[in-house]
Amino acid sequence: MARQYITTAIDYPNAAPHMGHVLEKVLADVCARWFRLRGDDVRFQIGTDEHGIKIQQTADREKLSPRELVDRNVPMFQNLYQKLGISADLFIRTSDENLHWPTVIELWKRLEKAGVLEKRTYTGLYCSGCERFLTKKDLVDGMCDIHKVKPQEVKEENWFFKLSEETAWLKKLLKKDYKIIPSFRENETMALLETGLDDVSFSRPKSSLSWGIPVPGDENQTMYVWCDALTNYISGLDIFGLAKEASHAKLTAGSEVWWSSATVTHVIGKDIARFHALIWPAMLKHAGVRTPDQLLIHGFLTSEGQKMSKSLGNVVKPDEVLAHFGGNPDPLRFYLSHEVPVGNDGDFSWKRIDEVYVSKLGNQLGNMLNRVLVMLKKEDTELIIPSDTENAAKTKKQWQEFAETLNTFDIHGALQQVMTAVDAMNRAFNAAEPWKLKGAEKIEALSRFAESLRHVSLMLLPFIPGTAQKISVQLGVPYAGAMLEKSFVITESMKQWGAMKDWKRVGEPSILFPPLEKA
RNA sequence: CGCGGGGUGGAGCAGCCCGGUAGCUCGCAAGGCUCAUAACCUUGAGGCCGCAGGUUCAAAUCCUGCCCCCGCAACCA
Repeated sequence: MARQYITTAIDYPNAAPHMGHVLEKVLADVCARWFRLRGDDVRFQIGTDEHGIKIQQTADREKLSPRELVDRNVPMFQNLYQKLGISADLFIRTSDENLHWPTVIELWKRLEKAGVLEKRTYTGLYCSGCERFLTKKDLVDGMCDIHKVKPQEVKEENWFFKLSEETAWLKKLLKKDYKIIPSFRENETMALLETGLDDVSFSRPKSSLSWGIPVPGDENQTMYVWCDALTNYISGLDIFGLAKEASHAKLTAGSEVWWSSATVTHVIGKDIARFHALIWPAMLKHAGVRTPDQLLIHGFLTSEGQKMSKSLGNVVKPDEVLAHFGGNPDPLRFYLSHEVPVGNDGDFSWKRIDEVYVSKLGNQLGNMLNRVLVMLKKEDTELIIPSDTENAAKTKKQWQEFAETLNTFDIHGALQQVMTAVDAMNRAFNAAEPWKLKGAEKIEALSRFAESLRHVSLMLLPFIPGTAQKISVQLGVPYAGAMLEKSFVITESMKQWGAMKDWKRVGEPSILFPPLEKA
């Protein structure tokens, strides 16, 4: 059995979660669910990146300690993802000193021992208003554009990771053993490698960054984001076996196999692609740990066609979207899966999500189910699904295409395939005119549509699990009750036309997607 | 000459690599059906495929030049 370890980026909890966070989690969740459904053994991890100057500053502003701030904010992420049905096995927090820290410290020690860390004096332009170093692009006429002051030249000690020496090795790795999806991102990364890499700063003096993991053996330095945050992918598995007693409840025994002998997929946004493509594997190499297998890179979400920004006031809060649909996460999950091709940027629009809800979910899918079930219910009799070579072949082909599409992470394409099938069903229903038929002929005709819907329901399971299960429950399919369990696998017989011999009767029809209240 | 993405009926997109009746979803109009969530089905209106040249029997598709838009990335290392 294939073993899959799938992770998302860990979120920075200095403010409430937004739609960008949701896009990524839904994408990863669809993948994780599909892996499970096709029979793979799956471990899925999400979490939060809680250290850094930004958290420190935000906490100061709100008169809290950094610890208090993250303890207040992190549950917003956890609750949201629970409401969205994100099926993660572990939510890791980088402030977790029992589970996360020991692995990070061990990794640092290994890097130092390998001779790839070096302490240097860094000279930069520091703006006391921003409380950070500025880069050239932050400057306007040599001044901080925000505070209109000339930044001071400040020298500080930093540990550096010698990434510049890894260019050749990384080129080889990316060509062969580390796949980047979509491929145009790979081209971008290769182009970046052509220009050569700089060494990266791995630590800050404690005086400027105190909220973080101390550098082992150099207590006046605090680790900077890379060694701390990226490491979550392996600390959540405790691959070195160092986790402190208190964290053992979060781990399953022998978790390290999820790294050592699994297909490792990191789902991330395009902003952090280069760090995952370059720094992360280079770190692992020098720590003597195998490198991950693939990077799945998604784009960003705009809001109503414009960049999401606080100043434009168009930031969409995921909780508002959930509330808009009465707490049902599936319209949002469907929207993100159906409207945003993986890898591309997408747009969130209230008008559009309402359209998709009404037209696709309500009128096409929900109504199709209802028209079949209501008629069958009136007949109040057992289903007759005749063996039918034409439908059997068609269904087989559909499953093949669906699996192929999803296996290449084209979740948008796969969902569209399912919806195209639903579309065809509506047409076929009109053509068959079952309301004009009588007796066994009528039951047979309707049973065919019920059987088609059973397949549709299975295919929808990765995308809109709750709805998919409800469809199967209404259809009265025997396995419906188990569909949301992580151990549920779509078996060969489930994929076969008419193979559910113990499925006799349909259940009670009810409206899946009620019309929206007029605002 | 920074880099990247893009400009196709009212909206959102596919087609472009491998030239040959311009397609999909939503919206709109008319008709049909009546099993169903006023849903569903059929048909139709609507486009000089950003602009200007070039290659070709033939260009949304290939070549050249130009114009315009959007990002440089999630609240801010």
